[in-house]
Amino acid sequence: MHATERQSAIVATVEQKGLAAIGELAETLKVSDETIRRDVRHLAARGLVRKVHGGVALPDPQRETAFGQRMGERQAAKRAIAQATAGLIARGESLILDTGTTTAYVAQALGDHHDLMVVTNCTDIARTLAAGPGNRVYMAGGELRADDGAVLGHEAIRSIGRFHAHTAILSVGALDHAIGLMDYHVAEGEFSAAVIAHAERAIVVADHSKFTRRAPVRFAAFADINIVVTDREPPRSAVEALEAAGVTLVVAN
Amino acid sequence: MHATERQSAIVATVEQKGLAAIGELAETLKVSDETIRRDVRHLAARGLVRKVHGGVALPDPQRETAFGQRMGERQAAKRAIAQATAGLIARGESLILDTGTTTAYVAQALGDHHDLMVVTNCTDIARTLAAGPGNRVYMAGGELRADDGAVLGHEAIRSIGRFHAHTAILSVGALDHAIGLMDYHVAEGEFSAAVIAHAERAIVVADHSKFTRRAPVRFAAFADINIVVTDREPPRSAVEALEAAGVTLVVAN
DNA sequence: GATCATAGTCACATTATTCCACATTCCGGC
DNA sequence: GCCGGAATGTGGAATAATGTGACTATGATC
Repeated sequence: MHATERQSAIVATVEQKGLAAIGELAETLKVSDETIRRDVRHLAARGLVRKVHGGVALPDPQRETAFGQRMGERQAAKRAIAQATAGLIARGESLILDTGTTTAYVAQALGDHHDLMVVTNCTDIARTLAAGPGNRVYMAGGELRADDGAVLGHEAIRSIGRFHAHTAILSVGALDHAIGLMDYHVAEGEFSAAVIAHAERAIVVADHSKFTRRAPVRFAAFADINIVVTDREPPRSAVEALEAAGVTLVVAN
Repeated sequence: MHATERQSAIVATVEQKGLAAIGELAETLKVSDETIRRDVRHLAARGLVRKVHGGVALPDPQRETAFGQRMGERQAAKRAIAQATAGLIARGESLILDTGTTTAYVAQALGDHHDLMVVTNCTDIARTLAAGPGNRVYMAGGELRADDGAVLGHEAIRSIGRFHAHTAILSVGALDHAIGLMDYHVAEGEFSAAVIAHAERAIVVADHSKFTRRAPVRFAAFADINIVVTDREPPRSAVEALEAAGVTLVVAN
């Protein structure tokens, strides 16, 4: 039995039963759980099935994006970070929020705040915050990325150039004590850098996994930002580098 | 039974009975009360159910925005109009789509089209069309209106000024044989006028009720547009005025 | 407004599931 | 047969789900 056959079998099983457990599939197809998981990862990437904890389900009719999936990962950590970050924001403050799953949680956590002036490049964040009483939300213009509904590129950067906010809140792809702040795409990095440049203070929200990753695009140094909010004590090297750069570290319980 | 199945079961029970007690669900599904509560918390966060003391109820329909309500009105008519309008659009065409409930349906109906170049000021429409394969979507920048997620104002108009599309598709507040095209807000009208100015041809989508209404802001004459798509034969006076202005009238079955 | 029973939340321990890095095996091409 | 790359298995770490008990909040009743 080849990999492709097996994957077809998985899809067939899921289509027939609606939901199949990893262990069940592994037993039926006589391979390890991990192999099934790998198959499922491939199939999910193509939108043929949907991964759920403990098994595989039919894909969502309104195909879930990679962004939607990332929203579900490390939820507890992101929520804690978002709460702590919201606590740093005063009523009536002006904000720039960058795209990202963690910043999307921050937007939700800001639901209790009033009279905010918000600039963002993410349609979801914009919709979330526009609902708040007294809030004014500006959406950056430009080309929309399908995945996460984010506007990026030259036009978006020019859009935020017209603002100067109290606080910038941004997600990052990775943080490293020697390298600084990194993103996965050039356009993201450029936008992030612009966000930092147009605010009095920059808050970076990053769950602890970001401290042990690398991403290809470096867009800022630790010294360019003011606060990092994370969910767990970062590696010593990172803590020291942040301290040396004068960055306040907030660890949300 | 996995978490996802159980959550579906909870939703199904609530939908069937309208209200379900935590203890009941726990017993039926053979898990602890706390697990049910956690499931309910997740479901409530997604708006699928509503938490009440002692149980779970159907989600609150009141939280629906005015826009959401309007989306539900005259659905059949809007869908028919949207289908007919989508039929007028060729693959690879460039479009400008204005905010509106009917245009939101048009965006959905355009789901089968590929390689479109779309400019819009509505976050929902942008998200819908960005998912289409090969589509490029530009979002107009500017201040966001909470109600319908639309960007309006000077900045939005300037944003679309950079484009010249094949086709503009717009909703209107009202149409009258003597007055022309009307909207309810000045900002909407200004934007609509700009949309018409930046496309080769303008398609107005309007269900039949728009022909018997008035709205305070006149933003264009019949002669400025090219096609009107509606769901029922309009009043004779309107038909004659449209014909006189050289506008093609399309009545969707 | 005080009291009480019930419902809900939180923190912790436990278990199940998933992810990741590495070792091993399989398979096609030479 | 040998090699290289892909696929698979393995074990440990990380993450997620669940149950339990202590504690807090809610709402009915008096």
